[in-house]
Amino acid sequence: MDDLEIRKTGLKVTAPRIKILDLLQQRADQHLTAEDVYKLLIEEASDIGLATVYRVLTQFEGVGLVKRHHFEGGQSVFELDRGPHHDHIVCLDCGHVEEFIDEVIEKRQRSIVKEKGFTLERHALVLYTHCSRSDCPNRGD
Amino acid sequence: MDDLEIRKTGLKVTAPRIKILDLLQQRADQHLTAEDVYKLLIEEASDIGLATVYRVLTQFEGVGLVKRHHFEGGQSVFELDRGPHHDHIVCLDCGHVEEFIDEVIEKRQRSIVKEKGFTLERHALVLYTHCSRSDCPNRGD
DNA sequence: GGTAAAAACGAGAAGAATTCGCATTTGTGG
DNA sequence: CCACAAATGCGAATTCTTCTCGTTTTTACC
Ligand SMILES: [Mn+2]
Ligand SMILES: [Mn+2]
Ligand SMILES: [Zn+2]
Ligand SMILES: [Zn+2]
Repeated sequence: MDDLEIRKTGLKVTAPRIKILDLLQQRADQHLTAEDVYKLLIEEASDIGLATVYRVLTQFEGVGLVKRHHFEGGQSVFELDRGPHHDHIVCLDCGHVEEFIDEVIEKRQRSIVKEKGFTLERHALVLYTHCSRSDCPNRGD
Repeated sequence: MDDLEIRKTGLKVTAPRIKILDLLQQRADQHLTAEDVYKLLIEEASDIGLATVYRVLTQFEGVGLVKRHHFEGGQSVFELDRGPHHDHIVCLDCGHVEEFIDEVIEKRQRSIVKEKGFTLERHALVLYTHCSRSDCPNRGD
């Protein structure tokens, strides 16, 4: 189970934490809002509170288990932190999220900051696009 | 004055709109929240409502007079749209915002999206740093 | 295994940022 | 100037997230 992953972080192993981490692992390719997580857990008959979902996701972020992103518009989205950094492409029409890594961009960012004598802590890069996937409602605009 | 700029957009020339555009022009180098704008106008004895500030900034964004950015944390920030695109460096310690343009990154973004057959509408790139300016409270961390 | 202290939970209230609804005022084209 | 659509200011409403607090769980230790 996920007990170990959670225990390793120093957090207590509780039912909500196990369920949330489980869900994120099963959907490691997705980017979910706290409400998404909450509703999915409710659907599978888990008795959990929305506040707990927010709390746990924030804690998981703190210990490096999940990453939080602020895309344009409302809610924050969360995803399991599967190690190597990546940035995002978001479709403005269907919301589909795709990931990419570009070493040229990464390197360039570092040198821009270095030139100024600053130190880069992190960055957020999101490309807002119109995608071309067959189920996207952008056909015929 | 700003009457022309506003009139050209098709928006009515009203006192709140003139004052807001004026203020943004006087602080063309800054990145202000709606509340910043509101408070600055109140300070100079303008009778204006916060809702109007939000409304007008959103309208200005719609007609291309201002740009809105979603940096990490609370409020959106606004700045006068002075033409050429740029991205941002934000200091996590003092909030200082610096701007930059990097054609290598811009080009790379376009090709990443093109490779997937998507079309790039816009992007958001923010480098979160610790700056080295003398008035930044990051000395001694 | 039992137990006490610390930690976490769920529910609802509270907070922060933004938008909405509406009565009143203002700008504009004729 | 006038009529009327559009814009304003106010407070209420929304939306997203965090906090508070009484109750329940977890865990370290016996
Ligand atoms: Mn991702
Ligand atoms: Mn800027
Ligand atoms: Zn799409
Ligand atoms: Zn700084």
